[in-house]
Amino acid sequence: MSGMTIANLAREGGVGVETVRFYQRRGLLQTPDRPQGSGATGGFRRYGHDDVRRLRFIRSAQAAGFTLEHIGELLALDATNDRARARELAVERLAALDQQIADLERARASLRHLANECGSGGAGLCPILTAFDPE
Amino acid sequence: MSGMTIANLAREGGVGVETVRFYQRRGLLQTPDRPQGSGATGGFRRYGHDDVRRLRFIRSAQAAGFTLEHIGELLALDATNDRARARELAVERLAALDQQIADLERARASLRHLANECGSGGAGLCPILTAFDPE
DNA sequence: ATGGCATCTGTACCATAGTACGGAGTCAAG
DNA sequence: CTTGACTCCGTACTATGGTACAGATGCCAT
Repeated sequence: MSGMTIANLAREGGVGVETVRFYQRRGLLQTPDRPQGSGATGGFRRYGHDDVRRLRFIRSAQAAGFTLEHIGELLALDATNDRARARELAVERLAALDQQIADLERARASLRHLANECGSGGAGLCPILTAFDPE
Repeated sequence: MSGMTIANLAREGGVGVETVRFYQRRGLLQTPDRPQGSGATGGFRRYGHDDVRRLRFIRSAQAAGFTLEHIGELLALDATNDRARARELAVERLAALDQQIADLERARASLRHLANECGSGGAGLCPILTAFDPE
């Protein structure tokens, strides 16, 4: 029998089986038909490399800060070839990403300062509450 | 009467009244006693600049990726002066932050690429599904 | 002294992204 | 041909960080 079981798919995508099912319920991954085998209700569903690609895309897009809703839209767009909308989503997220990176970098500077101040020595300051105050 | 009402505090902190109350329930902000005025149950609580500082700290620390739970710990530490633990939390978060910034920057590169490919022109590629694939 | 807004308390609900579980069915190795 | 692991399906529960009431009370201006 060709193709993987859901557990294989999950492993390839670095997620749990329940998460794959969750994505299926959300419409992010298709749910292939159960092959008609011996039993009354059908056998186990089989998945292919395409499903792995989609699953990996979902994980990467999440890392880029897309919500599952937007990811669903992107996956749909991939089929329809609506490049304008795809570009729009990408540019939108890009702006948010730049903002977020800037925020995190500011936070990082503050934290580095805090970690230094609170360094092992006993005497100096350790100004937690003002750690994020503008200098 | 000195001090602000909860609505003032919320405005100073850039959050809603309900959020302030939520932070109080979580123990992140104190809940001052109701002043004994005329009525049977007491008047309106009053807040000071210290509360504003704490509230702003909470928002900044959130932007730095701390959970409310860790923020609670930091606020507690500020009182006890346990610099070792404060430093530990800061350093931990710093590492996570560096990781996260790196992730976001990789995502940004991918998205910039995607936005370019899907640019207004009609002919080229617009490879959504492979946008995050390693080159 | 009364109308209108704000506050207080408690509880309920929301979105996002999963995670767990029970009970039935199926597959494959021994 | 049984046993054990895996699958399927539906539903329920979790964590995080809020947000929204309802009903009673309080404050202040007119």
